[in-house]
Amino acid sequence: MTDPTSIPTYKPEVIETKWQKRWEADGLYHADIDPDKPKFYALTMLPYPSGDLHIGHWYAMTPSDARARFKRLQGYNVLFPMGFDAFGLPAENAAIQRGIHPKAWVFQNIEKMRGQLKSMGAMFDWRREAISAEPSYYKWTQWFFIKFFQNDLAYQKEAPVDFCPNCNTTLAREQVQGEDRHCERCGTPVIKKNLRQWFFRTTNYAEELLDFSGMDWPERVQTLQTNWINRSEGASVIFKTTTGDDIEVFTTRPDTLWGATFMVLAPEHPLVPKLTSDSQKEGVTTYQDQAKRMGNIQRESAEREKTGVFTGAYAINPVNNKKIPIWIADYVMMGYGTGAIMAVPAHDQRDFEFARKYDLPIEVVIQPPDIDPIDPEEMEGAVPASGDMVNSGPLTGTPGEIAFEKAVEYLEKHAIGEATINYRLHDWLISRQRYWGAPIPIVYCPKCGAVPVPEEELPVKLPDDVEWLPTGESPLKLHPTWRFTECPICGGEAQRETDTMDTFMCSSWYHLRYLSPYYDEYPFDPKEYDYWMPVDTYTGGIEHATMHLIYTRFFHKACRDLGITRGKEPMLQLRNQGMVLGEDNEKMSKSRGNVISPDDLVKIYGADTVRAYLMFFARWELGAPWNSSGIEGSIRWLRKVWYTFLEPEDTDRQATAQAIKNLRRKVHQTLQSVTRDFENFNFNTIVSALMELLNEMAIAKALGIFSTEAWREAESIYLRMLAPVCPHIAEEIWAQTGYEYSIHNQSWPEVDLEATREEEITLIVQVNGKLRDRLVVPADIDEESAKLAALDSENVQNFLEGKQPKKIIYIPGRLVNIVI
RNA sequence: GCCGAAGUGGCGGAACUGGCAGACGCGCACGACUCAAACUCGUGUGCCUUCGGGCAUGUGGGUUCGAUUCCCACCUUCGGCACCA
Repeated sequence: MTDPTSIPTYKPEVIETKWQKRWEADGLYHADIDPDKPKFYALTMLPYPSGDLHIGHWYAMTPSDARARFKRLQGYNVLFPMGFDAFGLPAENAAIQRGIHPKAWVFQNIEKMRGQLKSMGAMFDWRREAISAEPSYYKWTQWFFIKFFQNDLAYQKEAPVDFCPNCNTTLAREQVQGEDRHCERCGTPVIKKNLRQWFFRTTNYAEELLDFSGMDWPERVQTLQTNWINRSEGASVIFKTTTGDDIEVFTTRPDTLWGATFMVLAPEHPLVPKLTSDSQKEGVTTYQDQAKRMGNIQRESAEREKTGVFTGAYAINPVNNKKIPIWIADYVMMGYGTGAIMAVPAHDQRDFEFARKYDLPIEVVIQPPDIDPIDPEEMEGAVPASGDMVNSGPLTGTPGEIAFEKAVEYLEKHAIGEATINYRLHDWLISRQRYWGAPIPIVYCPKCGAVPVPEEELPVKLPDDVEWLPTGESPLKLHPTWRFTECPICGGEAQRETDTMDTFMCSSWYHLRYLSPYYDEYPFDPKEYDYWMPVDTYTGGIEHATMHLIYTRFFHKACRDLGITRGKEPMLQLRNQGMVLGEDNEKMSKSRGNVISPDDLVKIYGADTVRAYLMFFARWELGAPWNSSGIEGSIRWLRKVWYTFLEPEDTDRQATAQAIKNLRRKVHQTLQSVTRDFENFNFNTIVSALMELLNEMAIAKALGIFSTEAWREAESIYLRMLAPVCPHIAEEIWAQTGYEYSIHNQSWPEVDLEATREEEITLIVQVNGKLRDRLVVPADIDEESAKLAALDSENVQNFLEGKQPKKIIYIPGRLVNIVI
């Protein structure tokens, strides 16, 4: 077979275009409700229309497509939709750079990317495409906002919020990342601004979001979300100031309350101006200004020496009525708990450092059993361990194990505090001071307040004629006429809200819009919802673990409570792919010049080869660096597939019964493992199993097996296993070998268990656990014969050196281990 | 500091329930084909070896007849969180 020219060569560019056209013309991948079939909703994260389909998109989507196709062959009615997350900052920023309108830019990108996506040969049902920036889509994004508003899940408040000075907009807490607290999009460190903004009550669902029961989500994502929500059990306690104000604190150590010798408020705490005495005013204001200027970078570093200022005010420790000073310090954060703490220097390291520096009293109230009696004068650090309560009034002597609950009991009995659970999760800030987003559908009326736009007036359309360059002010505010309107209630003059919504709002429900993108009476057609939801498999990047994947769960649960959606979770199973790095093992980027373009690869190799290689070259969930010569292996494999199935055999030999049996065994064994691997997202071993089987088939073909029934069976099974991975070549060979169109409408082959059975096995013979011989024996060999055969082995005899075996271990079908 | 994941040939990786470590592919070497090269095909390819074998899955222990797999401790890399009260 040195010159396989008897048939036309494999030309992917020809057959791929041909079949893509045919499939589209036939509506092969249309997914419609079919009550007679089990449904399968396979969802993969929708791309941002940034202009070009990246190899990362292919890496994420190809295996998702292959698995959706596998499910389809298994007999499921599979929905595998695609769309574009088209609102938001990146589109707007790119448009600014190019001086072109965001809308024009985004829609021209969508046009291009749709074509690129089609070149993958994926089974997307394009009739269900949804684009979040279309009025028919964001109408319903606005509708959800109004539902949330009407049910107290959306509210406005003035608060210090994170603001990106480069993107010129506020950000949700989740969009601020890293030690330096930078913007998720542009990397600029954020600043705090006091602004009146819209929030969703995600914290209402904090507890429920911690519950992953019944969900097949990666441990990793569960951990990331759990850490992000950061639940801690403790107590809230009210401290009264000597002037009668209440200061609420949260503590995880109510058992140390008797040791609270001072209080610390965050510099931004709203009570600070009121509490500060005249003599301390100057120092306090200076400190506040300094804290503000310093920003979060240095402020949130634990290594920094603690600083603070006395306010001049005092509070009363409610458990022992001691008068304790109130300080402000930047180690207390306004964004966590209540922004105020009771300081217990003996048992908290931060409080200890602070107390030592400013010479504040230290009271020991916990004595851990395994530590010498603690002397406050001699301490070199706080003792945070739990232990028996001491110097704690009526609770003195309470053992460490029950100290927490006894202390809470005491607080509740005396009405000075109660058990509380605190979360780090914040309510979701959804206001954005940018142009390219869905307008928040609220009207401000001087008489009626914040009034939602009536449903029949939705969508509140985003005007095109806006000066959309970001200034920190909402661009819609600068439009000459857009914001002026009438109050929907009283008809008086009123103004529209000019902020737009966070794009994560759009992507929180896109899986619902796919169900019926043209439906105009509701966000989705309830019939479609009843059939398709929930999403069975969701695939996408891990980077959304604490953003999109929390928001969409919240969204679903909130909608469920409003009677819009049903069930505990929107997505039952989640899998995350890893990242394709450049050949230099670095993240791909234009500046590094290590970007791999899928378009170029398709031109050279064809889509099937790119698909196969992306599934083969790494463990999907881990990713790996790209390897340009590695992909050659995939094209070689497909060429070999081509010739092996299409070229007539070149031998006069007649296949023996044994050869036929061997072929069938390998085919059905491979089918077994490929089926299992598809189920488990082990895509790399699917391809390697297919390569291995092909190698065996090529050998079998030389033995004259080509015209047998066994070959015909092998061919049919092989092509159906290949079809999800390489849909074009599989369809082409399927047609050329005389099967009925389309391979993608066939059913997944059944394993013939009888055929998989081995007749002979290689018996491993060990002496003291070390391999000494391999014996080919009948598969059904009994224990006695296996042991005898092992002892009989010449090699074994050499190692026995005439000694008597102490013990002989026999593992049926596998090995004999002789212990001497 | 806390939480999580991963460490296997020159490289990507395989090993289903504790049972042949290195499947499959890349790369490399040699050979065939060719005027030549590419393609294609074939053979070989963990390390050491006195050719008997010995050593090898980050390191060190443990359990076991037997450990890449289970347990303990540690090291390295990556990711997340972090003065979280």
